[in-house]
Amino acid sequence: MTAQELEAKSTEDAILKAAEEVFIEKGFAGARVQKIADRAGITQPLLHYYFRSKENIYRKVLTRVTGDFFSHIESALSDRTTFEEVLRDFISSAMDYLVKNPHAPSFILHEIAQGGPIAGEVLAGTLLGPGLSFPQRMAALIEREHSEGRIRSADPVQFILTLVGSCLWFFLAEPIVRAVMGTLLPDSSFDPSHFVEARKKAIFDVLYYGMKTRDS
Amino acid sequence: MTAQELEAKSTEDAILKAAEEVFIEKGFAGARVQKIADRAGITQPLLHYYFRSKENIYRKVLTRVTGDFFSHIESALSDRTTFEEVLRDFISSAMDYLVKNPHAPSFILHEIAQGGPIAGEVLAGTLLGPGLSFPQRMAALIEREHSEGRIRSADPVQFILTLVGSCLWFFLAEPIVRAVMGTLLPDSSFDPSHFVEARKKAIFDVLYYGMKTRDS
DNA sequence: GTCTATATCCTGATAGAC
DNA sequence: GTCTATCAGGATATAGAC
Repeated sequence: MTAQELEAKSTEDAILKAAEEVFIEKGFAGARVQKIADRAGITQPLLHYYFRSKENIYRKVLTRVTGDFFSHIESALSDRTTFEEVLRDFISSAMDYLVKNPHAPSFILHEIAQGGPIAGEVLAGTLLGPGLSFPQRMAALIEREHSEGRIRSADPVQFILTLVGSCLWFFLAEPIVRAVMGTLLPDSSFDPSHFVEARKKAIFDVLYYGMKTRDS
Repeated sequence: MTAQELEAKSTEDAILKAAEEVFIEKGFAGARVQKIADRAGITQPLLHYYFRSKENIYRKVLTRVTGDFFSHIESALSDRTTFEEVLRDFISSAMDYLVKNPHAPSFILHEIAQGGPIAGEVLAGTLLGPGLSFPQRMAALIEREHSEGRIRSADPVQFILTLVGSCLWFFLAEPIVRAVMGTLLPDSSFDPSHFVEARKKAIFDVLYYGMKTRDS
């Protein structure tokens, strides 16, 4: 790589990084190209020199964030033996990822809900990779563990919805949760990291015992 | 009411109804005042005559949608005797409401996530009503049913998050679910109302048996 | 209360020099 | 590759007639 190419690369990265922040904060329509340029420490025309349009930057950012999100969710489904282990692992690593990327779900969902052409295209492209094997792996797990009598039978799609919804919901509703908690226990300060650990355990307990067969 | 006041009222309502649709579709930043006027069957200046600014209309709409949402969620928590009945009732009536207002959660969450001043103020105002008693009523229910040995003990806030997240998640992620289901079973057409009934049952089964004490 | 016409501002994008 | 200066279009909001 020449020195110029290195410069280009770092400027390009700075733009993408700034764009990700601004798009996540404001969404596509609310984002201002000027603000992205400011945060990247460059001027507007330079931004247009690298990416021809706002839409192009957006496409790149959404693709990266969405792909990252799905591949992490996908890889959070481990290949351990028992349902119990897989469930505990999934909840723990999915939540850990979300702590580091708390605004990713809100961003992705909002843009997809608008149903714009860019979001649709990005979603379709992204899902072809990890999105598909997830339900199948979950189905296989439930099937196997059920046949061995450890858990009851269940529709894998329904179970995935409950599982993923339970994990993501806090990060989508955090402002509401904060507001409610704030009025509920006004003195104590809300400790996010402690709360997330309690959240992991609560989700596991309900879902695991909700699926476990009644033995003993 | 005079004839003029009636006219005013109906025009005002038409604007608010159109505004709600457009804001839900596009969010605040993406919404166009012209589009609201078009859909209400009037001209732009008339819209400014009734509400001085776009922001004012938005505030009215967000307040109504958010208030409606919280009061429905609140009233979905019945005052029946057993945990089992309350849970079944809540899931069923919350989901029925969501079927009729599928875009409300996405709209509210997005605008609140942005953290704009309007959304914050509306949220604060709305929560003072129903938002507060919900956790307390749930806490009382869990406490009572636990003391009678029917369910295990649990943090009410955590349980509410799991419950509400499970109910709402499908409506937030519907485009993704559709996309995945579409590639998973390409021939069968996805039937929403049948799916929602299955969803109700799946949520109840996992959460109820996840909370129930092991007797038998 | 409702319209037509217009002001004002802002934003994404380009031209052209260095 | 990066800047200054500027354009063209679109969006909210107002003026003023009816």
